[in-house]
Amino acid sequence: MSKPVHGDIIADLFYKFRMHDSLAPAYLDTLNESQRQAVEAVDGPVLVLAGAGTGKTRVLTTRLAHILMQGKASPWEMLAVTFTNKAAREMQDRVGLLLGRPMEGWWVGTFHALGARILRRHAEGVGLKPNFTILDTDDQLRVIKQLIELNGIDDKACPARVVLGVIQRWKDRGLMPDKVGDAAETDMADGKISDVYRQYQERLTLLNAADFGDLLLLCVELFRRQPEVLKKYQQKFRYILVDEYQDTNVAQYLWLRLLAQTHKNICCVGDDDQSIYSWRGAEVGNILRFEADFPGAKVVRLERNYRSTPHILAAASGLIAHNEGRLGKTLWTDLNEGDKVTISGVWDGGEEARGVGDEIEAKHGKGHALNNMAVLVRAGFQTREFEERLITLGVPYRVIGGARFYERLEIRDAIAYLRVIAQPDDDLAFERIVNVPKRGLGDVTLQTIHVYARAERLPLIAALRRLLETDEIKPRPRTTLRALLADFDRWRSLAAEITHVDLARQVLDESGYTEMWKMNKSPEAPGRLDNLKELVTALEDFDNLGGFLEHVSLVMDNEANASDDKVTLMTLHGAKGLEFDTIFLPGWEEGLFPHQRAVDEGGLEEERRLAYVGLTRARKHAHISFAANRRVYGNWQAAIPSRFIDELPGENVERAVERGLYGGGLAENPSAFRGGRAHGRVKSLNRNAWAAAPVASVNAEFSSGQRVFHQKFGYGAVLAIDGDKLEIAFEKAGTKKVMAGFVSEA
DNA sequence: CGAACTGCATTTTTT
DNA sequence: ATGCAGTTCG
Repeated sequence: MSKPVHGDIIADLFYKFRMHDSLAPAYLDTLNESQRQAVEAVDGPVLVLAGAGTGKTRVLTTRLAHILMQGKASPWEMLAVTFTNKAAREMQDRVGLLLGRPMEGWWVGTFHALGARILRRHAEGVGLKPNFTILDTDDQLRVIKQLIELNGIDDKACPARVVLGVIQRWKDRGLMPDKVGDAAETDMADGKISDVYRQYQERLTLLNAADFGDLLLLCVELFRRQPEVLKKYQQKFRYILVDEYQDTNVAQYLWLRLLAQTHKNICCVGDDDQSIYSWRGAEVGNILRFEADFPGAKVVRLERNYRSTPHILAAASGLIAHNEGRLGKTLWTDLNEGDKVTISGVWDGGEEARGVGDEIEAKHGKGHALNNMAVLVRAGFQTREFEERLITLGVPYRVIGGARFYERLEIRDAIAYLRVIAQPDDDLAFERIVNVPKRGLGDVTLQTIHVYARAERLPLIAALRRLLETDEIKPRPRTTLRALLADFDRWRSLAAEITHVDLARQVLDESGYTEMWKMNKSPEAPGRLDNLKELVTALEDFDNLGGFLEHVSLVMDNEANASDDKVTLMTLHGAKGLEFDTIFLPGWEEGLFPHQRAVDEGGLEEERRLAYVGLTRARKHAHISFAANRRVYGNWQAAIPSRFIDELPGENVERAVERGLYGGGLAENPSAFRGGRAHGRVKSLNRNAWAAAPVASVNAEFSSGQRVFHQKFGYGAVLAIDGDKLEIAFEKAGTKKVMAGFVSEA
């Protein structure tokens, strides 16, 4: 935690001089030394290691503006890639703010959106048509299930979800079906998964569809097959900027590396300590290897933190120092000392929620905005307990994450209608709504269509058109299907005449879909109708149906309006990139955080990074808590404090652990609370009180023969003292070794 | 076709 | 405990 002692007067004067001659633009003046380096190192590969809260976005946007102002490139020669639409939007907005006018014509967006944009222009190069459909998870699973059945694979031993997962990992790693063979982990289901992968890709081509992985994978494949196309983009993009580089997967890395080949002006910004998405294909290795991948790369470290007060920053730094294989950064701050990180141990989850709730209420009472407070949990289900408590207290809150608008059943159905209109080959959409609302079509009819379509390698609708010329389908369903196809034909031609908004309204109406929910007596039905109305309203924001469908596929936005004052509840993953004055970090128990499953899978360091992300979200106050007892899947289980608690530097934390916790457990497993003892900071706490009650140092309290009380074992007399372990003859429980911290004078 | 039953897993999530 | 998916029965 030391400040760099440069005192570089010459550099200082140099900049001042330049400022005077207005050679250095004013926007550079607001940056610190390393930020400025990152902005000014315009040419050649640059890796910016941006620690939490070090002004990353500012550097990114200033750099973009700088390149433009210097006349190094025009907007359309610049590519800026992010992971989320939110980040892309923020970049667009802030560059515009810097320039004083919106920046237009440049390529800014998510990996997937940009991949889709390139792919649509050159779809034929990989066997697709420009209007290809982008599949969602539901669609993907439907295809996989069909293939599993087709291949006679046991879906018990090898569920579709798992198969899809394997295929997706292959795609993340940039592997087309023909390259999978050498990947060793193909032994599941007799190695048939790679067959399924190949068939899956064939099926997608036939459907004129691509999944999310394809948007990058097929882009790379396109570049491989058509070098002249690649060359065009290589020459076009003089400057490339990548955000959150630590989250890139292999396919994204390949994509970037190809595009950067000509000008080699690629600037990647990221933080290896905040890499928390390996489970969805991200490779920390990409950022660790940057200097080897891009020879001559300049590395700039942003280490000055503008967000958190020193104790919080030190606690986070001390924790993350336990990880190996880091690029390494030393964050420092100029801010005033501030509060230590508090650690509270309580009896159970309910008490933890009460404690957090009380503290939120107290802070709110003292004028802290609820918007500046957040509860960050490891897993989604943990929010429930806090929600219940906040409801009881009448404290407004919002939960980030969970089901999104476009994932709701009725919205997907409605969109499926629109998809079939826009793209008649979209079998998955057609399948979804062919009998919704119920049209009296049975399995037999649908199977007939499927079998014929598969045999003729035709899309369902095309196959159906032919079948309707025959008597293959029984008269009743034949009439129904004829009418349905006629409807679609009519809607499709209507699309040329009326607005897409009116079209959607008419489709929902004439298809009987709206009617279906009006008749439905279930309690959700009215809500679903409202959602459908909302969907039609949402359509107004788009120029045409295609634009809307692209949005739905690629921009699964989940923006909560931050306008009203509410406490935020979300997962640690969801919190990345955000900051709050006060952060609550509950559930720091072994098994929950670090999560058992992550530990089993060798993901301990990533869990630690997650803890680091959590702590570094806090500007002023961070409150960690753990419970001795927690209900897991319905049954109560004893829990021990997270190892991460032991790893926090003692001088930056304030411990308040309830009396009587871990009475027996710790005697049997003394290592579990190592850190607490080492710093001798265990304090007693009144039940439900959140703040620490000052109590004299524990060790000096007891003497041999003294009568004491223990929460679990009752009254007894001290037999022997060994450091902070006591041997006590209990009146009821016999002789036990216990921790001094859990014993009080009787 | 729909209701009832059974088995099963249940971290994190964007696009 | 709980919910979801797949299966079975009326």
